[in-house]
Amino acid sequence: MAPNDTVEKILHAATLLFAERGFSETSLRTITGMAEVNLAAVNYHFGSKKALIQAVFSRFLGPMSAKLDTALDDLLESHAENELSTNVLLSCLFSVIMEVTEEIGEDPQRFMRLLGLAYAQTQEHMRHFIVDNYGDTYHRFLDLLDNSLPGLSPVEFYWRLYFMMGAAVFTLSSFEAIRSILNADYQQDMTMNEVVELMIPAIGRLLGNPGET
Amino acid sequence: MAPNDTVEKILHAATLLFAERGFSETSLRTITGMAEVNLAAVNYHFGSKKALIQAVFSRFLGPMSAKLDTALDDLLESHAENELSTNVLLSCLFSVIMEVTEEIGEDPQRFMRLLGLAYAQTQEHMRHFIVDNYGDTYHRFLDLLDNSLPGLSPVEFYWRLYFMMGAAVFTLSSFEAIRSILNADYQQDMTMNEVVELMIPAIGRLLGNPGET
DNA sequence: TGTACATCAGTGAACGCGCGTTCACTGATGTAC
DNA sequence: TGTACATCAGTGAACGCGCGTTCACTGATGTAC
Repeated sequence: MAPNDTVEKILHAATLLFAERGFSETSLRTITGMAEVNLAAVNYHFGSKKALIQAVFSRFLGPMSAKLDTALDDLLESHAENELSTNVLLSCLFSVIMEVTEEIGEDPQRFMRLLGLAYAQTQEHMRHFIVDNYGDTYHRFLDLLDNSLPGLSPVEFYWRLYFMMGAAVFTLSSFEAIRSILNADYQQDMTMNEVVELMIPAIGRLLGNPGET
Repeated sequence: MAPNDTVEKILHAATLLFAERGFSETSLRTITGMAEVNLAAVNYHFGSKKALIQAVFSRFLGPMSAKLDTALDDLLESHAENELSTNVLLSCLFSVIMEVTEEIGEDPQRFMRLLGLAYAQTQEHMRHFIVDNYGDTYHRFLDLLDNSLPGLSPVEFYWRLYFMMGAAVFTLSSFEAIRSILNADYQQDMTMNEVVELMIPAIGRLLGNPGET
């Protein structure tokens, strides 16, 4: 197939296994075994296990920051900057995540789990990696979100932002496990999209949006 | 000193190192090195690394569930059950966490980090461990919290509960890292207690409490 | 009171295993003259 | 058109290392008769 079929096979298996077990808990032998690829291929193509982990993230975050940028452009064409509501911005972000994961051919849950694992392990590393590589889009989004919440002091906004990230990343990164408990206890099933729709108004209220109850 | 000085030294070092680096990333050699104790002592006293991890959690969760139980008794003596507000219940929970960590002589941040790491890695394992060992207190608290939020459907309550746990566990488990970014960007400092006081009304709103903005 | 035995906390050294990484090598494809 | 060389993806086997766990052993304290 494509000249770098091997690279893609490794990235796919690594995404799947890292999301399922964690980074330290997944060995290169398990990854290359699942990808049906030689063990040495990881170090040949990526250089090290650490570099493979970064490549797994870049595969998602590159397209996402590009797509979020043009989505924000579109929104700003049809709305004045201070007309953009909190919930519209959050919806926009989640749509981008859903679209890009589908384009790449990975489950959005797996991406959220990777995010959750990375954040839990090393808050600072992760933030540096994102700010260094995708800082422009990241800050642009945060500024728009801040503007959608008038009358909030910078420090209040700062903390509520982390409350929000916690609620979203934590819930969606464990989505599969939480969903199966829901199934067992309430005999009810929900998709990630349905949960995101429950979540957006809830974290809107969390951020300070009066909103609906 | 006490006959089981060694056990306590191991538990303390393990708490500290697991919280700092993660479970897989911390070796028994590092733990016994810091505790100034023989390598074989971990397997002698606890049986395995896995059992040590469980013991580290039980050291916190045992006293916490006992103390939360009596604290809820006290609240129910002075208030009718349906007079207990969401925010009072949340304050009660956080007070218990702060008190018990102080009694044990561990930093509350370290306990929150352990919780965060455990939840991120294995949502289901962790929930089973808690429900199996401390299920009565756990469900009692959730029922009271549910009652403090009238008019919420079970499924809505269910999901908002996870949003809440995410906001709280994620933020407090990375408290040190988030605080240092605050320091750098806004030249302002905050204690965990101050952040908890910001957080309680915010997650009260998240849960559906109309509350103040 | 004295002796034999049991219990228990702790130790030092070794065990086998799986890990990430390295290295010499292969074979196919492309490029220069 | 033919030949020599370079590049590149990939491979098989081995490297040394750190890991959790085990085991035979020690030495102090407690118990039975």
